[in-house]
Amino acid sequence: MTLKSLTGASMPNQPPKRRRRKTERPAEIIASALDVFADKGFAAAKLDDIARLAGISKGTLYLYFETKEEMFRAVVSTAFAADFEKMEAFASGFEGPTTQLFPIMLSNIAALAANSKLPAIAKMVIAESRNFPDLARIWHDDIVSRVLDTLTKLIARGQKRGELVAGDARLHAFSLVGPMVMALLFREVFASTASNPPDLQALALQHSKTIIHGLQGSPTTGTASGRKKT
Amino acid sequence: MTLKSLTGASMPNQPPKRRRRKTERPAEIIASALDVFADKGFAAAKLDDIARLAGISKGTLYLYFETKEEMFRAVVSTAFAADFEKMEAFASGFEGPTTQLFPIMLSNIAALAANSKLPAIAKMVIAESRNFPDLARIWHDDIVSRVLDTLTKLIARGQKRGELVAGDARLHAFSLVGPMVMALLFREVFASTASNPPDLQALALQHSKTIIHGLQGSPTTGTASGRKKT
Amino acid sequence: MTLKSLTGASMPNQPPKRRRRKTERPAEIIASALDVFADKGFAAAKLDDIARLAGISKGTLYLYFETKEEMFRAVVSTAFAADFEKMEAFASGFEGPTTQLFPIMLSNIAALAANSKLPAIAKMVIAESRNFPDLARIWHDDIVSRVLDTLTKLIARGQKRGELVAGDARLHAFSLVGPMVMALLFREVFASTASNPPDLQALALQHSKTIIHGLQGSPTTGTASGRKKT
Amino acid sequence: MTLKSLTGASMPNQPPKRRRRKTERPAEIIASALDVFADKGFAAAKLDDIARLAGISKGTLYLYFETKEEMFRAVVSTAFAADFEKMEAFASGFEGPTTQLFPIMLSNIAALAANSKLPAIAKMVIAESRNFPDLARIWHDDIVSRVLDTLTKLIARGQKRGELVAGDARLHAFSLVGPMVMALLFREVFASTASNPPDLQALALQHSKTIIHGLQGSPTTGTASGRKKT
DNA sequence: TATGAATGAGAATTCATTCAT
DNA sequence: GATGAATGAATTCTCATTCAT
Repeated sequence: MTLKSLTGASMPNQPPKRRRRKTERPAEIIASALDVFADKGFAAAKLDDIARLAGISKGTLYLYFETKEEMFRAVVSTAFAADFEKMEAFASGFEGPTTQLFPIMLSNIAALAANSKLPAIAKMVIAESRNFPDLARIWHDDIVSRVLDTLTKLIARGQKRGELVAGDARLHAFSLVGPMVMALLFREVFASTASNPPDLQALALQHSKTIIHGLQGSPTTGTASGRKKT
Repeated sequence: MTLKSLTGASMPNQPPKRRRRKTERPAEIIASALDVFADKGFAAAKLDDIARLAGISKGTLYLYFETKEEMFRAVVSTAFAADFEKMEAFASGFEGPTTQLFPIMLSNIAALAANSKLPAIAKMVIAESRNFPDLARIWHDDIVSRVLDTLTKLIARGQKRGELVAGDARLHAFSLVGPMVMALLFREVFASTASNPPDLQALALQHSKTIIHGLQGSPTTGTASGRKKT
Repeated sequence: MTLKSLTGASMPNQPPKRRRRKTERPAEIIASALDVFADKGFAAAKLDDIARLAGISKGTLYLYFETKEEMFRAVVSTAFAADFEKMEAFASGFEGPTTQLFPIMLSNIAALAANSKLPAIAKMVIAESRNFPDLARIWHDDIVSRVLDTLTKLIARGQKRGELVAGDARLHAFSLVGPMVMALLFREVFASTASNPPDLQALALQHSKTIIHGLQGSPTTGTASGRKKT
Repeated sequence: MTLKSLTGASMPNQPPKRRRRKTERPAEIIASALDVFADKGFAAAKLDDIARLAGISKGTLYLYFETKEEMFRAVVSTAFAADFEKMEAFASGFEGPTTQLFPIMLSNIAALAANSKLPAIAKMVIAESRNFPDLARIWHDDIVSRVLDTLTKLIARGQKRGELVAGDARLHAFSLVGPMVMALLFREVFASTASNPPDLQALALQHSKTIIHGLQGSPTTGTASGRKKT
């Protein structure tokens, strides 16, 4: 009521109080919830805040979600699956030299992280993995595992082709994306603390070069497989 | 207070039963708190549980800590500063070829992560960085920044010596530890989800090799500095 | 809404589906409400359930009733007044020996209880008498008092005629219907608990015999009035 | 806070705010809860009211009872089992003529009903039997069934001895207590409505006489068994 | 010091009621 | 008339914190 008078007083043409938006509402709620959850974490997020941000009443939330947990699930599982599916499809279809994909993939991830709430959601999944095991599974299966598997296959293919050195392909995948993941979390966590957050695109470029070099082995020998790995 | 006088004054020779070591209490509480916080996160952790785990009553907690937040602060800031200080000292004193340090540092971190609650605390800091900015700062200054700075200096020294390729030394540091950080979080978050968690020591070894190779530049030219980096 | 226009506009000759008879609605609602109230009690009854059972929307309820309380009132006060009025009229017009009426009355009540929601409503009135004093009054005046008064007059007439022993006629009326009331509530309350609910018709018959005997006094003396009652 | 000042202002020596009464508290809470539940019914009873009546805070309730339901259970199952057990024991041990027991039993019930919350609890059990099936069972097994069984055995014994007429002994038991039950509920439900509530002791006496007479059969034949019952 | 009973502010959830369509 | 999305007051339950013992 105070809210109404406040917004009402300053902008007479405000949208009507009771709009019917059955179709749009869930997405709007999820968007607001994402903001609040990302900012406060699951437990510290108040439904009051989510509702206010969505411009609706607290009760309305319950027309669309059974519980706060369901909202959290919706937020986490809704997001990004599509983006990473695209990335996977692109990588799978790529036929050129394996190492060409490295900077592309890293740059994509960097771009996605910069332009979305990806790091915020990652943070939440990390935080609540114990309390929401099913979300950990979803995030693992839909996002993390998908990226790791894609890269692992890519690297294995490169090894077969003789483009890349031997070694555990999955660990190589960690070598490839790990710095990106760390940087992305660093920026998220220490945003207000660190004076010098790493530049994601610069990291994508430089690390690609480094890792390509590291994984190609000695050019003098002509083949990556010419080296002996444990 | 009555208790103290009783046990102290009137029954001098009995073994101290109630009066546990005042000095050890805080550490015991912190240890219990660490377990509970690590398991549930800050908000979901109940002081009841912490007290029970510490074998004391809830009220007693407040003899040693002002608030739940203080306990959380103590938990986070107490831990690991010493370990990483040691690591830093060791690295600073090291005079041999830079790359020799890489596997040692990574192995150390891997060992520390495996034998301590390091990943659990990292998880908590990630989760609560927004709600506890000062903890983010502490963790940043005492742990993350310290490691990154140490590595950055190390790499810069290697670059000066011509052992390592050019490039932003700090980003190189991300290249070096990022995979370790990612793996460590992966294991923590997907412990019960993933069937194939990465082996930390194996990763330390393999990634060291890769990154050493990647940072040493082209062997054909004979020197790392022979390459031009942006 | 789309449905309405579709069925209304494009298919003119179909039988009216949506547009139910305005006149019958209240009765339909009351019937549904009775079911739900009887099952859950006033507070635990949800308007959602009543609406669903009535095949209408929640909002439509409010076209016919101001509040949930009004619906409850309608349910309770609508029911059974007619039945008991009939019973009263019948008893008042009966001119034969008083005791002949006893089994008839009890059987009627038993039949009514078995074939209607009478016990359920009684239960609700009992439950909500404090919260709905006016309903208690209505139920008292329309049902309970009416039955008791009828029986009391009947018994008093029998006493005057010398057919029945002396005594407080109203208490005799309790003696007459009490077992029926108790049995009816027993069945309602312990339906799912008791393995042996009393048979209402059997009780009507047996109790009639017993009470007739008890109220006729000693047959040897020839008259009931031959005995002295306090 | 207002409460404190109110009570504090008028009576300076009021009991200290935070008293420790671990042993007494449950009984105190149950007593208060009984009052509130009896007055409002389960759903309309507010924990606030119960707490206030018990002179404690809302939170304290939860130190002793898990949920509102548990409190309700405690209230219902705590009460009266002892009283009826005594009654049962007395009846079982009685060796004199069966009919002598009738007025005693009824008077006892009347006295119990008049001096306790028995009718109020009965009302609640009736009201919530659907929502709390286990309470219905407890009340049935501990109270209702116990009384009915006792009376049924008593009557059956009387029939064997030739003191009482034949017939279904259990239905006879309904004949015996039914009027008492009805009167007790009548008083409870129509307390503020009816101008002439039945006098319980008078009913106990008069109905005893009537039913003794009714169950002894025709004095002319000399024996109860001289009559034929269906 | 230590206890644990007591507190009470706070949050999620429910649901009768309203109202734009 | 009919709908059902939206509302928000009301209520249960939680738990960090306090304090008498």
